[in-house]
Amino acid sequence: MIDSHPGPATIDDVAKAAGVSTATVSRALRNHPYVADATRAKVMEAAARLRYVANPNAARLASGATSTVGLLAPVLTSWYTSEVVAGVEEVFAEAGYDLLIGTADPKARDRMLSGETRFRQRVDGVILVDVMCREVGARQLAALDVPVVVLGEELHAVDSVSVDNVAGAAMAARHLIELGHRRIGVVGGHSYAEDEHDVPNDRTNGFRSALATEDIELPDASVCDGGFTIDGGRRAMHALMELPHPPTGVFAMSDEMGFGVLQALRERGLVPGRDVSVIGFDDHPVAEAMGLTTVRQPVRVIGRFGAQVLLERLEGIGTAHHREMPLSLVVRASTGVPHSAS
Amino acid sequence: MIDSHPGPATIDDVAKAAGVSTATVSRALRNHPYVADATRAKVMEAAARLRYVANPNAARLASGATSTVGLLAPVLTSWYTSEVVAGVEEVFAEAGYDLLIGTADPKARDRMLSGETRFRQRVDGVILVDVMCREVGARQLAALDVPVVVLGEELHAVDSVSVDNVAGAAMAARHLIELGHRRIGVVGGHSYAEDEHDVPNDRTNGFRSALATEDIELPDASVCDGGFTIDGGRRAMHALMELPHPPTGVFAMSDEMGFGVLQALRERGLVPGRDVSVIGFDDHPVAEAMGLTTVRQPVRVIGRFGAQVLLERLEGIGTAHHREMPLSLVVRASTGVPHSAS
DNA sequence: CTGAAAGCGCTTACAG
DNA sequence: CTGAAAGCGCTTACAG
Repeated sequence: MIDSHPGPATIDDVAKAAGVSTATVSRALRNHPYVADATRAKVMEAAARLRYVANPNAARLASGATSTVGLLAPVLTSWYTSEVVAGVEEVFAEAGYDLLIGTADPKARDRMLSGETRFRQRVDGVILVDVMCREVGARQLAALDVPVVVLGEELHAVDSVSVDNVAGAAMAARHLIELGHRRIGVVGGHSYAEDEHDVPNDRTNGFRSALATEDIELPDASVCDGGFTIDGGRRAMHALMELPHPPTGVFAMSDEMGFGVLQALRERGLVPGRDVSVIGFDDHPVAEAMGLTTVRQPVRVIGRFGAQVLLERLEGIGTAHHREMPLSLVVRASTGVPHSAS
Repeated sequence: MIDSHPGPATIDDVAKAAGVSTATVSRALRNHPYVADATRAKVMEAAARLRYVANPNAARLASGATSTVGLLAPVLTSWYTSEVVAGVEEVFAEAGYDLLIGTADPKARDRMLSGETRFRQRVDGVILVDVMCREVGARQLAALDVPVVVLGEELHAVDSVSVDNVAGAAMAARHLIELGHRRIGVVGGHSYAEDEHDVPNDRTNGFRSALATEDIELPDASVCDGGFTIDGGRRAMHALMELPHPPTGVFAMSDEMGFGVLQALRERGLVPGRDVSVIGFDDHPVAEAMGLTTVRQPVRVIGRFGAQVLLERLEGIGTAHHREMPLSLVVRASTGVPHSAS
């Protein structure tokens, strides 16, 4: 038992210590079948004693697998994204995969679609968060040599996980309608393309349709862009309040814009839920403290679920699929019966 | 120019295409000196044409470097941590390093200190965020075979980056004192050990000392644990308001606890800044929307700076050092002159 | 400035 | 069930 050479133990050290070949060590440690129980025990013991861990670079080079997955998102620091990433991380950490994270600026997105990404040769699979690919892009993704899962968009050429934004926005609309609101505004975001599916577009359309059911109009002037930021929401709300007939109820397409909306109300000396009702989207952890009514989406679960889908695909199970995660209404103090109706 | 074999191009393909040896390709592509300009140009051209990228696993195995750094933090999803991680990521992405992220639960922390971490053999360096190591732990870290940078704690055996929590809390105290507050409360967090440095302890002590300068007492009953969560802050604030002489000014040791404090005030029909003044710590993005006065710390910059320190150490520059990042007071609507004084 | 060759530490047919 | 040996795709002394 001479620990002759310096540095961490290698597979050769273990083989020598256990009196077997390196091939057997490799098999025993990775739970291959066809290793005698006694042999396996010897190997495990020696490995433990020498504190052996396989050098991942050598293992990956030899096997061709990277044991790494890549994740791309337009912005990594938003609450939404970090929550998704946390969910993805949980699953892959447990499965023994490393996670490589990158920002999906437009260039990175196009490189991804054409396979020229920096993930090339480095990952076994990819998760795309809110990177609008469209079915066209999805077909390009499907042609890559690694499986891809898209989060936040309904796609069919590759695996995808999303929520029903149309239905979620309709939930918000019905809540305001049921409280008695008729003059209604929206604080939204810029849409990629008016006639296609994306978050702002689906939420606007879902909201508008639900209002239409009750013969309530949503004039274009009552839809303001808040850029999905707090301050954007604040500005948009001020703009809405300057309309000749300001809304009594407002739907903010994200809680963060909703926080800005509440801020604007405070700046105007108005009380949310009494003077103006506000409903957000997400259920951001701060929404509860702000008393913001919202449409809750299970963000962490979306990340976890997406990771599981990719994991299955990495193991060669199943075929491309779309799955939908549930939304729910969370009523808090920021919505109430409008003045005119009370 | 026959692209004979399938799969991505290897260094051999490039060598053949450029009419040089693989050694030369390797040198040319990594900007080694002593490569003739003409040769380098040929190699670059061939590599570009074949869309060659070096297989990182092979490169790492051969060179012994991992080109990866590890980051460990107790909780990955807090705003503070994700902001630090974003800063670290920026720097290392640019420097061509991968970032491996892990949760520093107590076990992981001890494994890290003893070198038994899952980062072993996989990273060239480590960043620890808010993993209280103490000088004892720091000495263990210094003995590891990779450089370590600790964020959030002042240490001397290894590199560290932190803020002056004592001074920051004193800033908060002086602000309340100057407004005229005399009955003051604190919403804090559990301390690791009363007589050592850590965030809650330093902030409590700094706050208390600054009050003492003006002969203002801070009885233990006026310090409530909010566990650094929104809801904890809310509960703690309710408890403070049940005291026989409730405070007119409150210092919350984090903005998130501050949000809970504001929530509690709203639940009691009290107006922040008028009925009770509240000051937080961090400058969380929502703090502005909530009108929360706070002590700002440059979180993203802390991450970026810590990464740079590690980068220098990886290049063998400099010696262990502690650096302090600046704090500043941001006054908003949640603090004002107390009733009694107005 | 450049090349031939060894070696990094594993995995995996292949043969037994 | 086990071993000898080739090979994964690079990097890096060493020699020239």
